Amino acid sequence: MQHRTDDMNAALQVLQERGFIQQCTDLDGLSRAMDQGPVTLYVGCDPTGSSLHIGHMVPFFALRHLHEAGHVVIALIGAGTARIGDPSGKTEARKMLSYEQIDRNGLSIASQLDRFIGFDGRTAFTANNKDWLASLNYIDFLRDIGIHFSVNRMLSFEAYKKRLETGLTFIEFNYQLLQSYDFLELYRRYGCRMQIGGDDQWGNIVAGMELIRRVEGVEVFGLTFPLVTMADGSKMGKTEKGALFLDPEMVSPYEFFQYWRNIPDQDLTRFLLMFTFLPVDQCRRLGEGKEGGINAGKERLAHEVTRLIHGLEEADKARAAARAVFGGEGMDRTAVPSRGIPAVDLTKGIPAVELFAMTDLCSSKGEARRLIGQGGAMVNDRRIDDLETLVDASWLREGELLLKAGKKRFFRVLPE
RNA sequence: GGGGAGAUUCCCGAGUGGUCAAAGGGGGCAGACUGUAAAUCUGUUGGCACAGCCUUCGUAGGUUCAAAUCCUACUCUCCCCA
Repeated sequence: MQHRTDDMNAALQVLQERGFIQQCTDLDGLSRAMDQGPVTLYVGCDPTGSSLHIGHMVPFFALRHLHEAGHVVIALIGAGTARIGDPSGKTEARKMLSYEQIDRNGLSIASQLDRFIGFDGRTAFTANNKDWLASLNYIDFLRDIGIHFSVNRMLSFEAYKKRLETGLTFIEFNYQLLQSYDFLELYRRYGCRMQIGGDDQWGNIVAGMELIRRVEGVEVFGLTFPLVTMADGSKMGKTEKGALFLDPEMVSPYEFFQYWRNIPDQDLTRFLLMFTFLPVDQCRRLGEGKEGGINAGKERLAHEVTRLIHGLEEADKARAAARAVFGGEGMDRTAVPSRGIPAVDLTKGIPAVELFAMTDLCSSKGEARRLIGQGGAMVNDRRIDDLETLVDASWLREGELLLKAGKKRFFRVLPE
C-alpha cells in the first residue's frame, strides 16, 4: 500500500514506516480523525489458549505505538467469542473449550498483555465481551443485529472460502455477528471508533464497521496488519515445540531469545521494525549489518524482543548464556535449559544414550541413538561417536555437563 | 430423511490378506558447506530389555495359521438429492 506520508497523521506514519499497515478502511479519514485528538481503538483476542504467542502480538505492538502517541487503547478479551470460535481462515473447526477453561485462559492472557502494554484503567484498559455476549437474548439479537447482515454477502468473504469447501457450521457462521456486535458495544460504552487486527480479521472488522454505520449512523475505522511470514515462506513463530509462546513455562526466555537470534537474514530489518521500538533508522542500520554485522543485528533484535516480553534481567541472562555456549568463555550460562541428575548415577557412569534421552534434546532413546549415530551429540565439546559410551564424573567441567545436539541446541546436566 | 464417498504413521497421500513399522512428498532432525542465516547435497525420521519384541492404519467386535487390507456394528467427515 503506497500512500503519501507527508500529510499523514504522525502516529499512522510511524505504523506505515514500520510496515504495520496492510489494509485500512479509510486511511485519509482516519488520519484526519487522529489529527483532531485521541481516538479510542481496540484489538480483540480470544482466549483459546493459556498463553499468547508471538503471532498474536503484532496488533499489540501496533497498539502500544498508538497508545504512546496518545490514543486510548482497549484490549478486548474475547471470553464470549471464544465460546463460539472464529472460522476465519481456518481449515477446521476449533474444538470446544469449557467456559471455565476459557475464563482461566482469559485471566492469564490479560496479565501477559498488562505486562506488555501497562494498563492504567483510563488510557489503556481491558474489556471482556463475555459481559455483553453471555446474556444476549437470541430473538432480540436476531431482530436488532441479525437483520443487518446479508448471508449472500457473508458467504462471499475470503475468510470463509476454505470453510465452504470443508464445512462450516452455523455456530461458527455467527462469529462475525458477535465480533461486529463487540465493536458496536465498545462504541456505545467507550466511544471506540477504530478496530485493528491481523489481516485475517478484515472481513470481521468491516462487518462491524458497517453495523455501526447502519445502527448508529457513525463512521468508524478499521486497520489491519500483515500476517507475518518468514523469508522462507513459513509462518513465523513456529518452534520445535509448537508456537513461540510468551509464557516462560512454555518457552524459556533462552529459547525465546534463540528464536530471534536465528531468523533468516532477509527478515531482520522487518522484524526489528515490527517487534522492537528502536528508532526506524537504527533498525535499518542494524538490519543491513552496518552496526557490527548482520549477526550483531540479530543479537540486538533477540535482546530487544526478549526484554519487551520477559524483562531486562531475563534478556541479559539469555544473551549471556547464548554467548557462553557459542564460544565465549566464562559467561553466565544459567539461562540454558537444565536439569539435575543424582550424583551417584554419575559416579557409576551413565550411558550417553540415556543421558541424552533424559533431556529436552531427545524425546526417546531411539532418537538419542540416532543423534549419536549421526555424529550430532557432544558432551562438553567431546563428540560421542560410540553408542556404548559411558559418561561419568570425569567428564564434568565446571561442575556440569554441557550437552549439545547438532550445531545449536544445548542443555545442561547438573549433578545434585 | 434418501443415495454415494471416505477416516492410514507429525501433515498430505499410496497401499486392498502374508514380502507392511507401511511407497512418495512435505515438515522435523543430523552430516557436509557456512555466519547460531539462506540455498544446496547426503543421511535419517514409532517405541523398547533392539539380529527379537511391543504399539500404530477412526472405535468395538469377528473370520483367518496370518488383517491397514475381509465381515459386522458404531462414531465422525465430505458430496449429491430432499
